[in-house]
This record gives sequence, C-alpha cells and structure tokens, in this order.
Amino acid sequence: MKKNKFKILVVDDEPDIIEILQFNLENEGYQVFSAVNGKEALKLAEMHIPHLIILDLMMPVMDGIETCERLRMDKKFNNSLIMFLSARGEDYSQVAAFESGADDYVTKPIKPRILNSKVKALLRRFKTDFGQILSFENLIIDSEKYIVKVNNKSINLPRKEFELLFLLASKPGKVFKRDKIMESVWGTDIIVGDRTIDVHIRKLREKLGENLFRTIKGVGYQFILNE
Amino acid sequence: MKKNKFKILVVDDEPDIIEILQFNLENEGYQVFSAVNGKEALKLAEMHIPHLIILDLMMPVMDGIETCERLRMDKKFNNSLIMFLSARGEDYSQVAAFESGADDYVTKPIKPRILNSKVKALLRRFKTDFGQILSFENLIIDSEKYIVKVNNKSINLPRKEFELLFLLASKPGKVFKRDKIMESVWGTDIIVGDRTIDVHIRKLREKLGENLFRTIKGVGYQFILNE
DNA sequence: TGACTATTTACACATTATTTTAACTTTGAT
DNA sequence: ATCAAAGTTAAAATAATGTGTAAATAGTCA
Repeated sequence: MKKNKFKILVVDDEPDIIEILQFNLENEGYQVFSAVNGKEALKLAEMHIPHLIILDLMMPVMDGIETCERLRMDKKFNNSLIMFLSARGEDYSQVAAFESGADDYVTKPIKPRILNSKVKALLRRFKTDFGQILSFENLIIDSEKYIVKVNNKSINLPRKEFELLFLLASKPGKVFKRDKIMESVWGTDIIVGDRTIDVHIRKLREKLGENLFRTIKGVGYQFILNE
Repeated sequence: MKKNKFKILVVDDEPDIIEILQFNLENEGYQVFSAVNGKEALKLAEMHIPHLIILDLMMPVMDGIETCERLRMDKKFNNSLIMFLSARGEDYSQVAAFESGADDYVTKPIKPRILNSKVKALLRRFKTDFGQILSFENLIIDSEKYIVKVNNKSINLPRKEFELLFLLASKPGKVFKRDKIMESVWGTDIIVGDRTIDVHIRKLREKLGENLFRTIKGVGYQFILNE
C-alpha cells in the first residue's frame, strides 16, 4: 500500500550523504529511494518515476550531469524535478548543471533545514502546477488529468463524485463527518437534501468497489485501504 | 524587438543592483520592470502580473518577506514565481523566505551567469514558453511561426484558436479549468460570454478532429493524444 | 478612407451529463 | 424492538456544454 507521498530518489556515491538525506527526507514524510551511481539511478527512476531526483554532481561510473541528460531525454521524466548536490561551487559546473536540465543546485555541506525547505518549495510549486496524484495499490487518483484508475483501467468520474472521492482519499482512514463533507464538497451556501451524500457514495461504491468506503453511522464516511 | 517574452519584476533598494539585473536580464531577452521597495513592487506586480519576481530580502518600507507574503495572498500571483536575493546567508532567513512562499533563494554577490541560468531553469520548468514547437505523432504546433500541421498539411488557425490550442497542448492530459483558460487566453481584464470558449473548442474540433479534446463537464477541457 | 474579409463574440435554443429529490427499504446502536 | 440514520432506485430537476446563425469587431488593402 502506498501513500499520497512524493517520491524522491537520492543519488550519491557516499553512503553517509545518502543516509543523512534519507533520514531527513523520510522524516519530512517523503518516500525515499537511493542509488549510489547514475546507472543504478536510471534503473530506479524508471521503476518509480520519482517526483524529485537529487543527484550528486561527481560520481563514479556515470556522473550527475550525464545522468541528468539521460533522464531529460526520456519523456517519462519530463515532470520529474532534478536537484543537483555538489561540493564544488564553481560557476561553470553550476551553469552546466542547469543547462543539462536541472531545476535546482545546492552546494554541500548539506544543511538539513535549508535543504528541507528547498525541497518543500520545489514540490509545493510542482504540486500546484501539476495537480496532485494520490496513488494506492490499485487505485490512482489524478487530479490534474481528472481521472481515476482502478487496476489500470481509467474511469470517468463526474465532478462531485471526483471531489468527494478526492476528499476522502486525501486522508485514508480518517473519518469525515457528514457536515464537513458537505462543507468542503458543496460549500456553505447551497443546501441540498440529506440523501445527496449517500447517493454519491453509492455511485462511488458501484464504480470503485463496495469495500473502499466505510460508513460510520451517525458520524460520516471513511476511505479505507486494503483488508 | 523580442517576442512574447517573460516578464520579470526586479525589486531592490540599491539602484546598482537593479541596474545590473536589468541589464543582464534584458540581455537575455526578458521584459524587465523594477521597483525600489515592496510597496512599489506590489503596484507594479498588479499591473503586469510578472512571471517572475526577484525580491531583495532587506528593503526599507516593506521588506522582502512581507512583500512575498502579500503577493502570495493574492490569487493573481499564484502562478508568479518568486526568487529572493539576499546578502545574508543565515539559515533562518533562507528558511523564512521559503516559508513565506518563495520558489528560490540566491545569495549576493550576484554572479550574472549563474543567475541567468537559474532564472532560465525556473522559467523553463514552470512556465510554458510561447515560441516553442510542440510536436506530436501527427500534429505539430509551431508557436513561433504560428503554424499548425496535421499529417504534414499545414492549417492556418486564427490567433485565439491557436492560443487555445497551444495552451491545451502544452500539457497534454492536463485538465484546464475554464477560468484558467479564460485567464491565459483572454486575460483578466476583458469579459466575454460563457459560450466563447466552447465556440473556439468547436472550431478546433472541426479543424483538427473531434477526439483531440475532451470535455470535463463542470471543470474544463483537456487535450488528449491517441485513444 | 471605405469596402471587403477574416475573426471573434453573442445569443437563443438543443442536447446531454450531472446532480438532486423523493419514496421506499434496510441497517444497526441503544 | 425501536427508530433515526443510511441505503437504494428511478425519475425529475438542474446545470453545463454543443450548435447554428447572426452580429460585432478587427484587419487589410486598394
């Protein structure tokens, strides 16, 4: 089961750096993968399509610039952000990094707090520009494309249904009270009958499966995963 | 005269800095505006809705952070990038900058080449540049020459139709909400009727094929490839 | 400038998808 | 067992978009 977390791939040949980064980023709630060289990085990137790739500039086998260039050649990674990490502050390498398609460039030594806020800023911008994607085992909710995929089959949901689903799925396990659902999907002005929410839930259950939504009688609804 | 270039607003209380930046950025082909304090900046930003705003951190009257916060409160600037410029490298101010909604942070002294490549990287990632060529399997959109080719036959599209197509095609799959389409094709000032977008979509469908554009009722339109 | 053309927008109405209602049934906590 | 809350269904109401045509506007060139 996956969460609605951003995926970050960290690539560095020094295990210490990887460890620091991994610890930090996981602490911030990201899903982190790591590789020790460019070649391995490409393989992992292929697998996970990370939202952000943090690349060390100097690495054995394949350096950061080349890795970046290769990634940028592949359309799959068009939307992946790339951040360079470098001990060298030389201008030319920074310029080269950006020219190879990087989105950001950070010099070592790493200052965790700063790095975190940079990563956050990058992803924040990314999120608003590309909409948010919630992905679970066999359910993907893509608010940019406005589609829902169940077992890789895309399903078209009308607006209200989509919004309701998106709301519930944004915090799996959380119980949303009826009035809160009302407020955030319908707004405060319009008033609709009591059964409206139920009907929409019904539709969602029909389309996505009965067991995805649990009713908490007298309270509200809950989006549940597995089991 | 350069083409539809990005608009950049430079805000700094030191005229020297403004001059350097302005010279550099104009040299790169951007349209540059400048202000000497936050207050003035807000006014100018309001007028031009810049793609990028470069803010000095420390300024009289209203400092960078406050300016940034105010900008971020206004929906109009949701899509404007904000880059801080600061003599101070202290961690806390950098973190504060990002928290106030900044997208990047650069420390003085300014190195023109690096700054240029950063600016370029930022705009490349987050803004679609009019002046590029989008090419798909049997559709080529050349926004420099204003030409659209379908199966190698070029079609002449009127301006509005072209801009609408270009917008949608700039992110295939992405759903563009009607108000966003309105904003970026028609602008914020002029007001046109509700059916105007539909009519243009229809024209595009007539000329390029029905199945290229998907309607998401209640939301907007989407440019789709195959299927 | 005026006449002509192309483009853009308006409008009224048709068509459709979505949302809500309403009447009825079932469920589950007390 | 009771009864308020939730489930179910189909039909009704509403809202959003599509369409044809006409009007307005902008652009061009003699």
